[in-house]
Amino acid sequence: MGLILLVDMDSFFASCEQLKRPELKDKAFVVGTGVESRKEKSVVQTASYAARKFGIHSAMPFSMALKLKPDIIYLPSDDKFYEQTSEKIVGLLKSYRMKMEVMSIDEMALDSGTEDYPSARMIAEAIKSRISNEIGLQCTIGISTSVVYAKMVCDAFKPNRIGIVKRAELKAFLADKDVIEILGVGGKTKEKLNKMGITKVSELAKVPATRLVDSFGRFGAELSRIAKGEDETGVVEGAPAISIGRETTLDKETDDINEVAGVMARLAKEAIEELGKRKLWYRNVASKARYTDFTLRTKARRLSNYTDSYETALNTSTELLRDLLSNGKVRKVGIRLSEFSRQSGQAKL
DNA sequence: CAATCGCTTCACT
DNA sequence: CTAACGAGTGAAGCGATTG
Repeated sequence: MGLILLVDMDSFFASCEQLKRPELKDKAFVVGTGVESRKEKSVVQTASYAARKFGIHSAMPFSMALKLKPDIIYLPSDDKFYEQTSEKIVGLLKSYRMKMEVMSIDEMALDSGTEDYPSARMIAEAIKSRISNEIGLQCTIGISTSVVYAKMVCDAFKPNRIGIVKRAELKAFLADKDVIEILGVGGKTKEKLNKMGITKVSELAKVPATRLVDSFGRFGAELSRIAKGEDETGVVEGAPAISIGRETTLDKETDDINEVAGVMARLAKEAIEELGKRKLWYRNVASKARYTDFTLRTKARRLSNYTDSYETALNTSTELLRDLLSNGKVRKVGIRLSEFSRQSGQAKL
């Protein structure tokens, strides 16, 4: 494994919108989930940099963004366009013929194949200028000895820069970081660590690995390695999907299966389309419901055979949802397909 | 008692 | 000042069940 380059697009969705509408440049706006008419019930997916100055950020309810900046511009998410743009970027990166992992719609990890820092920097500079010239977007590239560290370097250098942290500098780089900055550590894990008296990565490094394994299982061992600068997570090419799902919030809360039939049909159709793109068959269908009190429940069924049938997906998910609706009114419904087989028949996972 | 099932929790964006 | 605000996608974790 060579040095890892982690390419992360800067405020990707917002920047895509600026590509479509250059007049948005320097404007404070957000790209939110859901259509314009339902923006009060939506969440910020990406805030433009001008909007971030007001404290607006991803995952923030749009209602709160409005309080921070009453004249903030709202744009509904144009997923198709972001997807197309992402594919262009992936295509551009593929031309470098390095091992690549598409981590998400706006994030790709590359194995440079070289241990030489100046060489890695030159590659990163070339990539960065090509993305700028050919796509018209800015990105940040983090370079380090593993995917996890490259990601953390990328975050530290955002936006619009190339950051390098060499093996010898890793300890110092990690030491003063808060544990929340570790890839895979979210709010819950941070709280648990804090209760153990651990706030900084340097403190995490001093805790015996066995203690972390006791509290966090497999992830505990990984946490320990990361904290000590010993992580060696490499680029995994083309990791297969484990599940494909679609969900949406309803216009009106209901416990009537007939009122959500149309919505389920659309979700099932979209999920099956995605499945078809990846040439997969499924054997498990799950339905999901978020109730008015915000509790979440799912119900799943395994089929006797692999299939790519839309009707089976719709009929099964509707049946499962009917069950979920007997518990009360719901605000959101979803479908998820899993347990895949490549194309037809009996092939094992 | 390990594998599997059905479901919940967690981490991102 | 704390609680409330609250979309969508995906993987991992976990307790109960089972062969």
